[in-house]
Amino acid sequence: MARPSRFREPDVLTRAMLVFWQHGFAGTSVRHLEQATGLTASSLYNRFDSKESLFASVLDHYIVKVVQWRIDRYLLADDALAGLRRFFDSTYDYISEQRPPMACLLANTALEKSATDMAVRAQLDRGLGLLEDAFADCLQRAVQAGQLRADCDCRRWARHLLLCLQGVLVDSTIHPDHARLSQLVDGVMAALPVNHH
Amino acid sequence: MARPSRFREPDVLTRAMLVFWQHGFAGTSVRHLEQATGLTASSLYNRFDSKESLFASVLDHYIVKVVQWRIDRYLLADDALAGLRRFFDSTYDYISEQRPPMACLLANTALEKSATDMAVRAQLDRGLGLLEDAFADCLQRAVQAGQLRADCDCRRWARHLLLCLQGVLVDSTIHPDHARLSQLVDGVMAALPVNHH
DNA sequence: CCCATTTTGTAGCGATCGTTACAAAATGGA
DNA sequence: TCCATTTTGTAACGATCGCTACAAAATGGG
Repeated sequence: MARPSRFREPDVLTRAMLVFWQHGFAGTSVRHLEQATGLTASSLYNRFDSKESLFASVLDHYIVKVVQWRIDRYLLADDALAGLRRFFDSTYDYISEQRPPMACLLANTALEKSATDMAVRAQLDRGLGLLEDAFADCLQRAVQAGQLRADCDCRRWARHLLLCLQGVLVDSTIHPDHARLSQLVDGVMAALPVNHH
Repeated sequence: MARPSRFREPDVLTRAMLVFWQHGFAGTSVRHLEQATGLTASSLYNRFDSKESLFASVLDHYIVKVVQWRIDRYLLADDALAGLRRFFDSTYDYISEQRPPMACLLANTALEKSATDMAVRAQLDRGLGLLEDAFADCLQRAVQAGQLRADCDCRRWARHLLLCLQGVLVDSTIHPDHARLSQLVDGVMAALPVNHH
């Protein structure tokens, strides 16, 4: 066998993730990644091949540890509409409680890299696809529970919610104002085709 | 008097704007700005003090030449709702006809820099404030024309439209698909409180 | 106990980063 | 025409960029 590694890969990815999340791909240096992970450049390049491919691994890590985690935490609640509302509320809380506030690695990367990097775009498409599907499932459960009208087009509304979520991510970095964001989420939720018996 | 400058400042700002727009602040080098503007670093640093302050000038330039131009072009049309619709449609067209597609310098900068740079955030706030006000005025004219219900809260709906616009900007970089975006804009427009006589 | 294998730390590679010093070039006023 | 003033082109500054060569360190199998 070989010399054992001093670090567990998920921990390295989590720490690198926070750096890329805060500073972006171009704004993150390998020196900065060394400091954040505690690994030397040698070890980083030994396990990952380049800054680019480390970033790709970090994107996958983010999709599992943040996106999927938040889906499981909020969008699978018994009360589907209440879970959806809490998902949006927690998005702002999640952003604003960080110093400095950090929006979403997928949205950041979309505007920084997805126009030119097709591999990155495919990863973002996959991550946001998970969200769109989770929104659609959540809305479908709300329909079955009688919260939404039976003729609700869940797929289209899921895409609309994804659109609004991405809007919230941009807006919350410019206007870190809970009251404003809460009012915006009110508007998003009120637009859904709720069932008036 | 002194030696005359070989270039007009608005032209320099427009060319620098396109570079920052496409590659972001961190992803743009001064060498790249030299090539795009035709000026040497000496001349750039003579007229602007630093890359940072050139970027600030570029942001102001963008607000006038792109944001305000698009407001005047679409949101002041006689048919307010039709103008609003065309504003959203043209947003996608505007993005997708560029190679590579470029979303919006304000949104890009919001996710790259506004969390940590308060001066930049203030500029973004100003630019998006222009848009929010223009949306509100447009909606108000739609109310007066009987297109929207008289009890429409134009300020809140303006903020909602701004939210959706920012969502469109992110989504269009990941899904450069006209049909998908058009359907999303359908949903945004349909949510408005239209007047059913 | 030595070997094959992998990770680690050190040190530094060539390239590029943002920025600047300096002098020649180009103007209008005196 | 000479001067004061500003822009221009050339050249390069120290710092940092992504990345790597190399050998010492640390393991399990033989």
